[in-house]
Amino acid sequence: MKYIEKLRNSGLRPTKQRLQICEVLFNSEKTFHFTINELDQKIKKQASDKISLATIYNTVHAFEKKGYLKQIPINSNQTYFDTNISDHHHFYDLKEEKLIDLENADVGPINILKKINGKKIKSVEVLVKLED
Amino acid sequence: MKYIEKLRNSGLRPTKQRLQICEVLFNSEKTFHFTINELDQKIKKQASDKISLATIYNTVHAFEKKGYLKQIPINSNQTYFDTNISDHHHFYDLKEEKLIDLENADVGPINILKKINGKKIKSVEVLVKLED
DNA sequence: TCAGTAGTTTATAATGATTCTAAAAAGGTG
DNA sequence: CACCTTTTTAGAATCATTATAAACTACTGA
Ligand SMILES: [Mn+2]
Ligand SMILES: [Mn+2]
Ligand SMILES: [Zn+2]
Ligand SMILES: [Zn+2]
Repeated sequence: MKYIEKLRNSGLRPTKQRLQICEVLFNSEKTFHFTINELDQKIKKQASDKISLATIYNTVHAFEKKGYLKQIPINSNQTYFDTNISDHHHFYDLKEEKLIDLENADVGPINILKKINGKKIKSVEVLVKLED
Repeated sequence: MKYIEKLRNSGLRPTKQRLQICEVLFNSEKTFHFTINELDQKIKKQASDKISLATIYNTVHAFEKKGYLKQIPINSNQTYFDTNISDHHHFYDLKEEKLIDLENADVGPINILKKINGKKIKSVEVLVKLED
């Protein structure tokens, strides 16, 4: 199974529950943005077994730590994750409360001129808020 | 008093509590970033009277709505606000969990090439995560 | 193979930021 | 001062997230 490696790399044993979470996260053609709650709903529909919220949280956090998922910096009462782990940015539609991918090419190159002593840049993320 | 106008513009009457919140927020030489909890602590030290959390939340949200404060998009369990309402960006030091201002000039001009039908750009915010 | 061990799942409780409530207090107006 | 509206506040409610601990499962090595 193709997900076993992802799980092992993340320090997780390939259990039935985790493999089903992987199916929902990584089996779709397109990448997508989600909250834990939305993922839970999706799993309820697609997976054969019930999976506890605790397992979903744990698995998502392990993948995020390993870099198989990205957390999107945004102000919301829920944390947003992204299965698109490429270097990219986001529109946030304030009315619809929806995220839209902005590929790196859609944003010019970003050159951070200021340097902080002893620190290096881990990521540069742009959030573009949209209104009507 | 110089804060009365800010309060009236935000649709709020200038009460004793709100004026004290203004003192803490807008009387300092430098702008700063804060969570509601940090603001509460600061008020406890600087203000003569005790101010309830509900009042602090209400006042901060009214100022944010009016544009006298900015909310910073970041993943944290608490919401971060900024008294610097100029168009600017942020470093986020992952280890220290501290925000640092990045002036617009410190980031090259950002040109968003993708357009979304019927939507216009309200803001463009860059978050640069720092590690050691 | 299989018992032993370490890792996992789960229901449930705990936590903590934020929002809500409703009653008391203060502001504004004439 | 009366009257009415807005505000403050303590405390409760909400809700996303994390912690707990007991039952369950995967792996290992004899
Ligand atoms: Mn996390
Ligand atoms: Mn808010
Ligand atoms: Zn994305
Ligand atoms: Zn700032």
